[in-house]
Amino acid sequence: MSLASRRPPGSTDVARLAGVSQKTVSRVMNGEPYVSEAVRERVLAAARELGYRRNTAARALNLGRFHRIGVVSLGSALYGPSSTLVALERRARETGYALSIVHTLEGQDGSVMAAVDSLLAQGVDGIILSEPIDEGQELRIEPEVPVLSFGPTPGIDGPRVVVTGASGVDAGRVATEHLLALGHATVWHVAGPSHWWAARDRINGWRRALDTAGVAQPPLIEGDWSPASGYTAGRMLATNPEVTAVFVANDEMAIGVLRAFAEAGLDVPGRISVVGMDDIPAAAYLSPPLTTIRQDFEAVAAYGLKLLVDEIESGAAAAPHDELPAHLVVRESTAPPRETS
Amino acid sequence: MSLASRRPPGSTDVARLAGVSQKTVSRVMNGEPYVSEAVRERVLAAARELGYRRNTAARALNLGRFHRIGVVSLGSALYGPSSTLVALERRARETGYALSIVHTLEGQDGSVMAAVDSLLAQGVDGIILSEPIDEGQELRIEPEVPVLSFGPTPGIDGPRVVVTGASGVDAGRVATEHLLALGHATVWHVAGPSHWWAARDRINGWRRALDTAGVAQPPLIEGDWSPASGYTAGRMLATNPEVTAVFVANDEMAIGVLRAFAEAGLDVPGRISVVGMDDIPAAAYLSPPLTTIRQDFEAVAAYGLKLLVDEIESGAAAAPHDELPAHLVVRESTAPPRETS
DNA sequence: CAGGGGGTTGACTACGTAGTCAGGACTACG
DNA sequence: CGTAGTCCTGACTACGTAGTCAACCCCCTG
Repeated sequence: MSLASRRPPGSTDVARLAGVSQKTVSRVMNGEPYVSEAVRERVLAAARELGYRRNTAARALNLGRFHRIGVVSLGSALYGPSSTLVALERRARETGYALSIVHTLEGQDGSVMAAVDSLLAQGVDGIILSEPIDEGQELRIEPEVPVLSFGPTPGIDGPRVVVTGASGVDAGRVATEHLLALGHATVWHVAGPSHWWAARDRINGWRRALDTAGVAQPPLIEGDWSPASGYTAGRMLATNPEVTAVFVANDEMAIGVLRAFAEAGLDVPGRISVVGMDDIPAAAYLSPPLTTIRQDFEAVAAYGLKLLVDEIESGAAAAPHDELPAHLVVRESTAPPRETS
Repeated sequence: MSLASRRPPGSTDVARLAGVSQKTVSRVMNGEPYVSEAVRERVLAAARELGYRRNTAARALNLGRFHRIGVVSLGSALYGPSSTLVALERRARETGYALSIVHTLEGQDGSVMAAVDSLLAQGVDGIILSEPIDEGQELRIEPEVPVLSFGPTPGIDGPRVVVTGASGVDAGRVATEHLLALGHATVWHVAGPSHWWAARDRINGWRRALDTAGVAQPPLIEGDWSPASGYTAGRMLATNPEVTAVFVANDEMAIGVLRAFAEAGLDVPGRISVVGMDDIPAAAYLSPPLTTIRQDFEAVAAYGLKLLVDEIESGAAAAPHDELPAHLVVRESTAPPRETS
């Protein structure tokens, strides 16, 4: 009974069993009107008996739509990208779309392009660049489907591009303002890789807040999102007695920074204040618990996905992007500067 | 020129332009033999000119294969699951398969079942349960495709199930033995949720090592993989002066445990040794840097994916599973117990 | 009773690809 | 020169679904 039929049942099989036409089965499965209740139930019973499922391939072929969205995500397991992916998938499923995922090989030129191409080859109705980076000339796509990018992402400004700049500027500003408000003379910044738009956004927010306060801009320190790079940055900062406040572009790097400060014997927040970003689950359990910026991944995903799906389904130009708010979570890693004696 | 053709070009269009039959285009695109070099190049040129891509839907319909694997992953952004996903995707793409992802809603009964169903509805040739959990009676699937589960996962023992128990037993054993070898009287364990097979594996490894050493088994403490649950467990352990060594089932919980010990004024490793698991990037930058167990996600993914693809493509029963080795990374969170005075 | 209109159903077909099979060109060999 | 064997090519068709269009039933209205 197990290895009976090679092929899975089709609507024709269901139709035969229910004594109706294949088209009627199609109507029932799609919830179309103009099917009598009796027939509907007979068809559903037959479908259940045979274990029938609509064949997506045939459906896609006929409709010219895959009901599938491709996501280009990052080839490493950072908290932000992972959370975004989870949120995107939840929303996509609710909206009736399946999610295909491909990862970029960080640092490998043209890997975003390769990833997009892989998605187009699979067949998707839209593409999301979850962690857009600027690969420069490498990225020049003429996508035949709408593309949603969480960042400006030049090079894809084809006819049907959706862009939203949701993650970063506001966060950088809020973090910096928090530290300035505590009385720090200025705020240093350990940034993400500069070809990442998320990193650039945060840098911009940081700069904007410093400018607004009329405060000097310390040199930028660039990491690669990893705790190791945060540690390196922290070692450097630890040698400079003028540093009293640091905004780190993600919590993972902040862990490295905290470690470097601990090794250098610099008390946080007594001697230096640190603000992270992302509010990873571990942030509250670091030593000291980390003040950080929390992003609402669910909201960003929901907003972005809605734009993309609208564009897919209506072909309408997407609405302009909102700046989604960042939320400051104050813990114990920030404090006013020590009195200058 | 941008909004010209509604439909993307098909092999027929390429054929017309190249002056050959549609079938010949198909042959060229599939790299079949028996096509003259001249024709091949003419076809490829035409395809390039039109921006032709094979239509996956039509292909899948014809072949009865989707060339797609579905992955059921965890609805939260933990390091282990994320790393597994990345590794799986890389291997899948190399093997010519696309990856669909769905997330479970942790703690919601039947969500694995729902996830699997969602994948079957999308159309996949195989399914991977990346983080198998035991939902008890909830999970009873008669999958029409091979299923690969990184754990025993009863309830799907349909005809074509592939199982590998790659992650955990060995790790639990190695961690425990390391602590015993340092001279600790026994080792406590902060486990993952007991319905997770990964958690059970680690528990088994821990128990086995204790039994082998002929050492008493302390009561099991169960967390939920989160730093918060680790913190709770740590607070409890901190009250017991007999505790000198703890094996924590993942690094995230270990962060919470370390925090609890720090708050309680218990020196690690002076007073208590802690071993984590996963070797998250932050592990080396905690205070103190965490001794942990590293799993080779790439190897596990490659091995599992190979089994699954073999099964998909040949229908052959899969080979028995290996126990993939766990690698101990010794840092500063473990030391011999303090001399009992 | 004729005509009309809505509810319900089915026959036919397109969608783009690759498998099957037949046939033409050309070479090698007896 | 005939025949067999390669190499190359194309016509035809199936795959499972849903759109189009026509037809039928039944009840209501004039």
